Amino acid sequence: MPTKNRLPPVSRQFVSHFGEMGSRWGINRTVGQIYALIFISQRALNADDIAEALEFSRSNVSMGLKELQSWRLVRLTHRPGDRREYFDAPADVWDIFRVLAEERRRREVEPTLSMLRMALLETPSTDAERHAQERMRQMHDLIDRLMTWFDDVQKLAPETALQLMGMGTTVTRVLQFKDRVAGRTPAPAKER
Amino acid sequence: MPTKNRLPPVSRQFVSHFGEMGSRWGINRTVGQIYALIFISQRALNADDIAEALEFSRSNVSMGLKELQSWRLVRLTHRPGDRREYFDAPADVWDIFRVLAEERRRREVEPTLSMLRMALLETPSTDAERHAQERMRQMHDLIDRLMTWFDDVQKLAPETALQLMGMGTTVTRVLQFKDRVAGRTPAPAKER
DNA sequence: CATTACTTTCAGGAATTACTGAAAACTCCG
DNA sequence: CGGAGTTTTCAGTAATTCCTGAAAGTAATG
Repeated sequence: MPTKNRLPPVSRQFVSHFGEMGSRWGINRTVGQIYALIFISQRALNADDIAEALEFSRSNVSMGLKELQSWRLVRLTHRPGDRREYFDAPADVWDIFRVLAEERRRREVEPTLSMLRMALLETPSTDAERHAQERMRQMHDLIDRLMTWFDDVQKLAPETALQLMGMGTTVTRVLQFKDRVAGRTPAPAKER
Repeated sequence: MPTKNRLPPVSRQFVSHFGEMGSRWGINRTVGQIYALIFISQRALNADDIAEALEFSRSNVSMGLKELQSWRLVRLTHRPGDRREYFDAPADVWDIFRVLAEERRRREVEPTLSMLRMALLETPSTDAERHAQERMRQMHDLIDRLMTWFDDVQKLAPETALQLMGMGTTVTRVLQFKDRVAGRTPAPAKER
């Protein structure tokens, strides 16, 4: 349990920054703060710890935790002899990143792709419609390509997923080599 | 005579979807719709075109366009003999993606990184603070690494930036080769 | 099966954010 | 300069979202 009420200044700053950032993403400010607090916390926290540290109402914390659980960003644990629920964040930041990416994809990317696919099935009747569809096709292809590529990268080293980037500039060097070999013109024709 | 409902159903759907999506990102609904409309439009639009098509007030459109300009997502053009301002979106969807990434980075990633760096300079006085800092360091490194890597990828083929992904699975194949060569353990020594 | 310890729900007030019309401010031209 | 055409600002209101306390729900325990 963290100290009564007073979070150290650095932590306070961190929590508050993620509150702000949260609101720039669709996530609300208190949810951002709750996650930040759990993230930097040494031990799993229960709802009262959080409510006290951040000075939110208990029910607000409850709603925030529910939201975080729905994003799979928080793990629920129990302690022997304690009926309260404790929450913590994955120890590995890459896991957090991966889960966030997956969840965002499920909630935002997939619906967008299917809306676009739907739209592309319609037969355009005017020139403007034809053009609109062409733009939608471009957007669909961009998103689809990004996603396929992202999947591929993730599959590369399944156990730790994107940790392959930990190679630092190695990937880049490999790619530069590939680039050079390919004669500086890697971009393909528009074929799909 | 109800409003001139000039937008075809498919376009209407697209615009409306991006309105919804916009609000999931920090962007407000009308701004999302305005951009969607400009994006699928064959010709550059002026503020009145937009206000009429989406049935927003003229001033709302003005504010939306201002926001979109601040994100560098629309281009302002003029027509000979017409004093009004016309707006359009880049023809290449990759450009849109690139600009969006850059702008997001400038507004969100950089401030976060500098907040984290600031926090890491403080000397921890308790164990909890030490742990919090360690977590912040992990987050800092993750973000930093993602950004460096993203930069590298972009630099690879500067003219069309990320179009290198158009190679399709080529990158992946190259990486799989690299991976195999490296003996299936590309991850760096992670102290901690 | 009553009590206790905890969590969740929810109606409504508080706070924030979005949107509008009217007015001001440009800007181009005669 | 004056004024027509256009964009921007802004104060106020509308709409939405957030947050809370009270109440209801749930589950372990004696």
